[in-house]
Amino acid sequence: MVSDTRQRIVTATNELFRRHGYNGTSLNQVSKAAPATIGSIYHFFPGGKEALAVAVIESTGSVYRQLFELIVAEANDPASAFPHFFDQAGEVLVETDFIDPCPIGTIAREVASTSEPIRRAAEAAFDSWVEAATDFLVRSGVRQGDAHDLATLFVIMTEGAFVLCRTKRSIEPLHAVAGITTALISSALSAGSHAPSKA
Amino acid sequence: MVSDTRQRIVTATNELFRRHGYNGTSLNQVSKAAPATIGSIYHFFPGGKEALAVAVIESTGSVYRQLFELIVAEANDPASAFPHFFDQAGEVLVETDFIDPCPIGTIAREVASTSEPIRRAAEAAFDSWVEAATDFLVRSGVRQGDAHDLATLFVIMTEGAFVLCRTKRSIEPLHAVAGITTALISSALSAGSHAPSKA
DNA sequence: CAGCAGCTAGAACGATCACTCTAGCTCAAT
DNA sequence: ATTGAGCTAGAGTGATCGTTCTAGCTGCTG
Repeated sequence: MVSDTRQRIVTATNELFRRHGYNGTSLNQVSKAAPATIGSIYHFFPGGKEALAVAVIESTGSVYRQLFELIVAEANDPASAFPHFFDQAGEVLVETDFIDPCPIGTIAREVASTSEPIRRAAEAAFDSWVEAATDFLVRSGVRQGDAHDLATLFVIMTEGAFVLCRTKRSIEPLHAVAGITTALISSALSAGSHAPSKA
Repeated sequence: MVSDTRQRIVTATNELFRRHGYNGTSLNQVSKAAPATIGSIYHFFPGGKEALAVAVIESTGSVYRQLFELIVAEANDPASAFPHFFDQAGEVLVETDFIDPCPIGTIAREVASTSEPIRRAAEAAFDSWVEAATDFLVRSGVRQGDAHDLATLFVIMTEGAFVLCRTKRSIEPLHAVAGITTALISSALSAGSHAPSKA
């Protein structure tokens, strides 16, 4: 049986990053929260804090991409898929008392100037989300060029809304985004030439 | 004659925050960059690092609001005002080698869970931007309700685009946002000046 | 049982953190 | 020339940082 210590470390670090960011989280805190000793942390992440952050970003990037696919698959029609995603994010925000839902954006802004490995991991995560959203939009009948811009906008809106929601301790910004997104997708769909296909 | 030491401290801290965030910036660094001694920093900001951050946020919030008004006033027509703003932001990004253009979003996400004074200062800055953008949209003929949502979206897009641009070291996300914004404002304008027809 | 990875334990390291404190400098008002 | 507020100077505080290190524990393999 594989030890679950590594996973406990990643999970604990993820939550601490979401509360306090990268520089605001110490390995001591991680050790207590996991729980795991400092030795264990360095056993699984010989690259130290930076390597741990990369692992957290990769893990979160992949989980969020799967979550997006899941939520989108449940949506009744393409135009409501994104608002559906934003609504779910809003619920998480309220349930967690406005802890940041996504550690990636915060970490990226903190250390993009100082850690290339972390910056690249964050870039890969964002790219994978844009790709997932683009695929979905194209499948739904949006033109390829429009789809990529809309998908980029979707990731931007998500990260931007998290900044405002967390700052205002309110999910109102998420609602503003959801409302406009519906109209945006509908209009892109009617401009598209393909027939929408069920996801 | 008023000493300019306080202003030097705020300016230096602003830039350091934009590079390394709140927790990634030490008062020692500020002291060297300003330049000013630790004693001077605590003389002007008896509340320490937290009070300094509040001052930086208030200063940046006000400067950005003025910059927005300025750029918008120069625009030929309402629909091009926001894209114009995004373009200018992109230029700054490139000129500064993708240092974060805005310290507020980063700091807010880092410490929203730990410092109420900082969180509130960031909230006030964002609110003032939403207000400025709402006023502009209403003046341009957008309906009040739509204007507030669009203005919120504008701030969200700005912060979200900064996250992606900084992470990808590219201004392409800003371009995606600019393109879509033009269509969005045009459509809101025609809905405002003509009969309220909405899908 | 013996042996040996894989993993845990936690003390110790130098560096640096935010912050405090006392002393002294500068310079306009008197 | 003297005062005194405003400001600067910088050493010193205890705490905590990321990281390293050695020793010992655990449980599979022979």
